[in-house]
Amino acid sequence: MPTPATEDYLKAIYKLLENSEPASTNAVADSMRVSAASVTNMMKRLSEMGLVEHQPYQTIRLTEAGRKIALEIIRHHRLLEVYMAEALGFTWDQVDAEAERLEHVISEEFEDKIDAMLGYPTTDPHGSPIPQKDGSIASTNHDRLSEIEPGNTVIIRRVADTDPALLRYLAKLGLRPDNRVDVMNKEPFEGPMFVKVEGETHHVGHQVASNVLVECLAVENADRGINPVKI
Amino acid sequence: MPTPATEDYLKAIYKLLENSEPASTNAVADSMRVSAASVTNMMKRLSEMGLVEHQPYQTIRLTEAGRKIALEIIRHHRLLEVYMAEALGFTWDQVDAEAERLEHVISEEFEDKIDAMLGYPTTDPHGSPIPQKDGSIASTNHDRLSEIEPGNTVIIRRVADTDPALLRYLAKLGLRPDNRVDVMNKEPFEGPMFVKVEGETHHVGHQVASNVLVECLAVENADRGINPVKI
DNA sequence: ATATATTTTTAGTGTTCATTAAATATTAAT
DNA sequence: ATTAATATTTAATGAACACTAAAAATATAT
Repeated sequence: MPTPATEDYLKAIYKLLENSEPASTNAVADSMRVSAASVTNMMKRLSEMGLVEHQPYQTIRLTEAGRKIALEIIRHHRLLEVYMAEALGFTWDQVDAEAERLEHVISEEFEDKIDAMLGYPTTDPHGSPIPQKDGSIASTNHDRLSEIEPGNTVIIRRVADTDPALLRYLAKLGLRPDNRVDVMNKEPFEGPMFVKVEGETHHVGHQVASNVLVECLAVENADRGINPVKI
Repeated sequence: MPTPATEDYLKAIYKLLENSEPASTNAVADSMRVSAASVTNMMKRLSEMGLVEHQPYQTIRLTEAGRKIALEIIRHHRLLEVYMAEALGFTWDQVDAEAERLEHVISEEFEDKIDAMLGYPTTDPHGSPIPQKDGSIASTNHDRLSEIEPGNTVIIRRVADTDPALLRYLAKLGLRPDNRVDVMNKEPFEGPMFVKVEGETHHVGHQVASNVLVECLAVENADRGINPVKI
């Protein structure tokens, strides 16, 4: 059975690759907040275990076995998030940190029970798809709110950050999955956006808006959707 | 923050001491299924951390700080057991193994939420008392069913084993907390007992009966209660 | 294309937690 | 009281994971 550290590395690699970023030693090190040397070390071990493929100085790839473990852990994580939010009354900014630890220790039975109890959910509280038991996962292909041109109306599908402070801020503005947003205005050079949500208007910075993933309702400007992101 | 290994050692020591058994190196090693040398090693470290007191060849004692950690973990464990049984539909033979892993990773918030959701329970599914947040724990002083003389009627208060097979067997016989048992007969030399539970009569071996802790209802024989056990 | 900057790997170390084998202390027995 | 049995500790070692510093490979820039 894989250790928590093993699972965390595989998960980090999976997330980079899924996001179409190369899983370089450095990228993994940054996302896991460990040194690059630690990553090289670990890749040697994971490679011997048949969980990754790694030629020095090249991007890391997951084997089928490695991908399976990564998805299993992400499934645990996201199911736990839904469970804690729905059944235990956690707020959406609290669930990530808690799931980060629980994901490594719950049994198959635990997973199955909360899955059934929740009615087999397909997304977590932030809109991220929950991998299925068979290893399949819904592919999401959303636009960043920051890239939407004024005049468009979008539905928020997902929030791509786990920082509790940011999540609380987004919740306060009403920027959560399934909510409708009218893009009123957008300053150039990564300037702030002017948006309308739940009847209220807000100015949000580029950094914030880029973490809000949306689906366009009415296309009124051919410019939008240039950089669809897959996360 | 203590590691899971640290917590497991403190818990094992606490359980031995609470059971009035000396926490010798060997006893701890046996209960944790590690070598005696590992225990000596760990005691040196825990001693430096101020969690235990240990003079070579003497019984290990917990410091206040050590006891606090042990009780916190036991509280996690037992609350989780109740939660999994009540809220997730786990059977009482499954909850121990699962709680064994979860107890080390849940946060204070998680603990508080399930505690409130359960209505602040005082015992786990096996009848073991749940330590309170202030570090207090109800002292239990029950008799073993195996020591009860024929003619007595008792109430089961607690089951002192975590073996799933044994627990399933006990459940099948109706030997669970709060049930009434009439002791009909008892063979000498640790022979089997003849008991009546839920209208049915059963023969149970000494080994099994010694793990069932009871409280006497009507005292009809002065011989009973010679060896009250504190677990 | 050579110098420079960046990325990655190697080498050497440290901590935690386990092991086995050997040495030593304690307890029990004749 | 010495021997034998038992319990405990010491010593040496190993695996998993982390680190820093130095070396080596790759990419970038002029």
